[in-house]
Amino acid sequence: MPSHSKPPTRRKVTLADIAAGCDVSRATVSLVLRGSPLVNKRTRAKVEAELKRQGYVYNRAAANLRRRTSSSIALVINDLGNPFFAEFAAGVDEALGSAGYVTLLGNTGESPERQQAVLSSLIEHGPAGIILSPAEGSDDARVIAAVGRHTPLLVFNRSLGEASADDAPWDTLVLDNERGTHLATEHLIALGHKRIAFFGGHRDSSSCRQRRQGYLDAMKAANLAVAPGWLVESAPTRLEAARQAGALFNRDPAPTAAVCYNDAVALGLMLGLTSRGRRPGEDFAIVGFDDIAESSVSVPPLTTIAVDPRDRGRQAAELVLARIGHPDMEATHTTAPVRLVVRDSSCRPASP
Amino acid sequence: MPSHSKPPTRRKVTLADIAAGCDVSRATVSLVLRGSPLVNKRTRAKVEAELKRQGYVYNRAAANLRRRTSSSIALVINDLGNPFFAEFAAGVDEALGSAGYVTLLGNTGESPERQQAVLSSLIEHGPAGIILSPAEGSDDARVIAAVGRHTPLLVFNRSLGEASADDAPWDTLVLDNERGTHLATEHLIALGHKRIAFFGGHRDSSSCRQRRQGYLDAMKAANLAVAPGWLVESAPTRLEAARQAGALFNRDPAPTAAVCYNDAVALGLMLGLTSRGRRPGEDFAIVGFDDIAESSVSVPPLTTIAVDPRDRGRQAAELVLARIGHPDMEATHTTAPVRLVVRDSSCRPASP
DNA sequence: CTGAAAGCGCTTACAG
DNA sequence: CTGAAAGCGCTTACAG
Repeated sequence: MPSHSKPPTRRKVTLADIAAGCDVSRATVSLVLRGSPLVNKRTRAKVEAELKRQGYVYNRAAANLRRRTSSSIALVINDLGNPFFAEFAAGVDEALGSAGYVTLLGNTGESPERQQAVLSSLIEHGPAGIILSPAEGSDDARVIAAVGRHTPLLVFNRSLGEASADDAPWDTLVLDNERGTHLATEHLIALGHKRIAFFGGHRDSSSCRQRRQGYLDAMKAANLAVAPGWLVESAPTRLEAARQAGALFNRDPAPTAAVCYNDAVALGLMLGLTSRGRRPGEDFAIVGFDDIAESSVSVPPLTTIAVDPRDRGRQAAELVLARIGHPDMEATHTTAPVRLVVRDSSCRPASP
Repeated sequence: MPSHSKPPTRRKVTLADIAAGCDVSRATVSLVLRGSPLVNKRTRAKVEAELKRQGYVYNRAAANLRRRTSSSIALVINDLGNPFFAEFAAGVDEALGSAGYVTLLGNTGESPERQQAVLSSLIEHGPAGIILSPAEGSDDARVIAAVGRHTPLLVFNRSLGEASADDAPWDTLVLDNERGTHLATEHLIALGHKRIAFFGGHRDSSSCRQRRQGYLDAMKAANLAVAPGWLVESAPTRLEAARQAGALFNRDPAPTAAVCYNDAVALGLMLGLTSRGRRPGEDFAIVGFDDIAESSVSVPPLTTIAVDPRDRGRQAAELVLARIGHPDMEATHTTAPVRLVVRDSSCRPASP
C-alpha cells in the first residue's frame, strides 16, 4: 500500500507542539503568549518564531477553564429582525469586542418559550454576563431559574413580567418613555397647538402606558384639556394606524396635532391623513417616537424622539462589564436619555 | 466574630459535587447527564434528584475540551444595522439553535480591519464553522490567514476580494442577482414597456454589475435596444437616487420604466419623480430589488425582487452544518433563489 | 451496571 | 529566568 502523505495538518497545534518544537517547557510558551516580562528575550524570540511557523492558534476555552474566567457575554434579543434591536445588538457587540469579550447571540422572536430554551443553552457556555431584551410575556421567575444567581443579568427595555423594574435584584436599562412624550408634547404646545391627541399603541403595553403618561403630564402642566376622543388605540403597525386615522376626527373639536406611540404608527397616520385629503406637516402636526431610518426620508420628514439604539447597546455593554467588575454592588437601574429631533411633520397649527 | 452564613453558593456546582452528594463516581453522573442507558434506574433517579437539588449547570466548554468538539459557530456580519443582514443573522441563529449550536456574533461595520480583528478573536473560541458576510474590500488571503484551514468557512453574498466565487476553496452562498433583474425586466416587457432603464448602483460593485447584466440580457432576449442615457448610476441611497431621477429624462426618447439596483434607490426614484410631477405606478413603472420592509407600505407599494434574507440565513446555517459533517467534500457554490413580487409601482405604459 | 485513571489544552504556584 | 507537577470540569476506555 503506497504511503500517502497525510493532509498537511489534521490536528490543531497546541502549546505542547510549540514547546517540543523549540525545546522549552509548556509553561514557558504560556508565559510568552501572555506577554510575561519574566521570559528571556532570546527565548521569547525563539518561541514566537515557532508559534508563527506552526500557525498556532490560542485555545481560549482551555485557558478559561483553567483560569476559571470567561470571555463571552450572552446577548438575548426579542426581535433581531426589528432594526431597533438590530442596532442595539450592533452597539452591544461593538463595546463588548473593544473590551475583549465575544458575543453569544440568541434571538427569541418574542417567544417566552424560546427565550427559556435560549437562556438554558447559552448559560451552559458560561458567559460572564447576560444582556436580555425580554420577549413579551416573559416570566421573571422562570428567567431567573434559567439564568441562576451566578451570572450577572442586565435587562433592557422592558421590565420582566409583573415586577416594576425599580426594585428588581438585577440591573436594568430602560428608555425614558415618559420624558420622550413629554418633550414631544411640549414641542407641539410651543408651536401653538392646544388640541393635541395621543395616537396609537395598546394600553396593555407598559411602554405605551408610560408614553401616554408623559403626554398627559405635559398637557396637564400646560393646563390643556384632553378630550376623550383624543386617545386613540391601535396595533403598533403602520397599516393599523392608517386605518385608525379617521377616529381622530369623529367628534368636534378635532385635534390639530398628535403625539404618536411610535414612528411606525406616525407614518401610518400620515398615510391615513393623506388619503383623507389632509396634509401632514401642513394642516396637521405629527410627532413620532424611535427615529427609525425611514423617518428622516418620509414625506414630510418626521419629527420624532430619538432613542439612539446603538448607543443604548454600548451603554448596556458598559453596564454589564461594570457589574462583572463589582459583583456584590447593589443592582443599578438606569434610565437612558432620549432627545427630540425636529423635522417638517410638526408644523404650527393652521390658522382657522 | 459572629459567623455570618456565607452567600448561598459562591462556587459553581460541578460534577464532583453531585457525585459526592449522592455517593457515586463522577463517571456515573456524567453518564446520567448524557442519558446513557447503561445506568441503573434507581441510580439515575438518585443522581437526577441531586442535580436538581444543587442546581447543577452543565459546563459545555469543559465537555467540548475533553471531547475535542465544538458547539458554536461564528457569524461575522458586515453591517448588522442593515435590516437585510439583521434578518439574515436571525435566520442563521434560528437554524443553528435548532441544531444545538450557539452563535458567536461579530459585526464588522464594513471595515476590513475590524473584520480581521473579529475573525482572529472568534477563531480562538474554537467555532465548528464560520459564516462570513464579508466587509467591502475584504482581502481573501488575509481572511484565510485569520481563519486557518481547520475551520469550515461559508462566504455569503459577496465574493471575497478579486477571486470569482465559483472556484473558491471555501463554500459560498450568493443571491441570484442576474436572474432577479432578468425577471424584473421580463415583467416590465410583459406589461408592454419597450424603453426600460436600469437605474442606480455603482459600476464597481459586483452585485450591481450582475444586476445590470441580468437586465441587459433580458433586453437583448426581447430584441429591445438600450439607449446610452438609460444606464444611470447613483450611490445606493434614497437621497442620491432622488437627485439622479432627472437624468432619466435628459434625452429623447425617455424611458417609460426602470429596473432599479435596489429598493432604496427605487424609493428614492419615486420621490424624485413625484417632485418632478410624474406619478410612479401611473405614468412611470418601477421595479426594485430586495423587498425591504418599507417597500410593501410605500405609496405606491413597490414591485420588487424578494431575496428572503431570513431564509438565506437558515440556508447558510444548513450549508455550514453540512460541511462540518463532511469536511473533505469539495467546496460547494450555491446560488439562492429570488422571486418577483408584483405590487402597484409596475404599471402598463401610459398610452401616448 | 459502576469506579479508578488518564487526558483534553491551558495556567499557576512552587522549586531551582 | 525555566521546568515539573497539579488541576480547571468534563469524558472515555478499561476493569471489575
